[in-house]
Amino acid sequence: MTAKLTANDIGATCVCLGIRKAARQVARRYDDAFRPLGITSGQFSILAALLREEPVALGALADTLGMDRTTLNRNLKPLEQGKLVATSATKDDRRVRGLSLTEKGHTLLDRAIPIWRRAQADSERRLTATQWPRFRSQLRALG
Amino acid sequence: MTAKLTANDIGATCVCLGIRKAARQVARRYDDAFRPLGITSGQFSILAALLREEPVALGALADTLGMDRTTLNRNLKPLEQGKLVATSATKDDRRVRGLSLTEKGHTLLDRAIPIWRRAQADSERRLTATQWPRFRSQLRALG
DNA sequence: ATGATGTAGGTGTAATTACACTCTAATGTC
DNA sequence: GACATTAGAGTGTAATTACACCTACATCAT
Repeated sequence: MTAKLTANDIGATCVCLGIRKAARQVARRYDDAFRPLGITSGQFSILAALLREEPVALGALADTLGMDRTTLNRNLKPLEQGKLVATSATKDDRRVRGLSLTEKGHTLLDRAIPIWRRAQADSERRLTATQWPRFRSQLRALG
Repeated sequence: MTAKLTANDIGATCVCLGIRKAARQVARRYDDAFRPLGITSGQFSILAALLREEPVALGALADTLGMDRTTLNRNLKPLEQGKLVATSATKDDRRVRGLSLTEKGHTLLDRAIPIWRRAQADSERRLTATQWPRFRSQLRALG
């Protein structure tokens, strides 16, 4: 008899379900926006992170993206095959794999950023300007 | 020169990256909690949704979970193999696939719910009681 | 120096995600 | 009733996610 109430509570209140559900829906919208360029929202995030600092070690980039190291490794494969990202060996530590954007990667990113701005504006509109910064700090608190 | 600033902006403000990053981190914690039972956080969400209403059509369940219909179809495979979920044909419309928990599914869920409560309390603690309901409505606004 | 410990990264396996396409059954039109 | 359209579901392919396990390199202690 409490079972039915519990079931409703879980669906409505579960932090994990709530955030994953929202994440799927948001990602689908960004994926739609980037589709003409042949990249996904996740691939865009990787490329944009590389724009920030190049070259960057795989592990450091994984931390930045809050992603498992091995997940990032797999996600890099299509980007390397598409010649958007390249690996460079580092002198001081031969274990680390330095990741950088290629010329082609930079060019694609230049085309992707205006598209990102539109998708971003659309998502922010759903949150109201004043809510998003607060929401963002809450996302970080969950990390 | 604006490029570097843009790069930082994207990493810090992108709604898609922010929510997916947080979703990965939250899911990892729930996955850890459920591991002793041999299920993932995503599988728990499916089982809990079935507790709410049985039997349920695949498409309707996918909507509830904000998941693509075909994704749910794939995610059901391990649950059916583990005999936690069963399919029943419906009389009135032979296209729909009715999904229900098995006896084994109910038993597992009974053991999973106390674990969920602990993981849930942990996540809510990170958001503060007053923030989570608001955060939840923001997640829904993104859908 | 050499042996222990730790760190960066890769691979095997398995689940999660979803688009494009297909099949089948229901429904609506004539 | 025959045919077109619509709706529910499954499959091919490919990317995303991550744990367990492995290798190679670096660093530290003795």
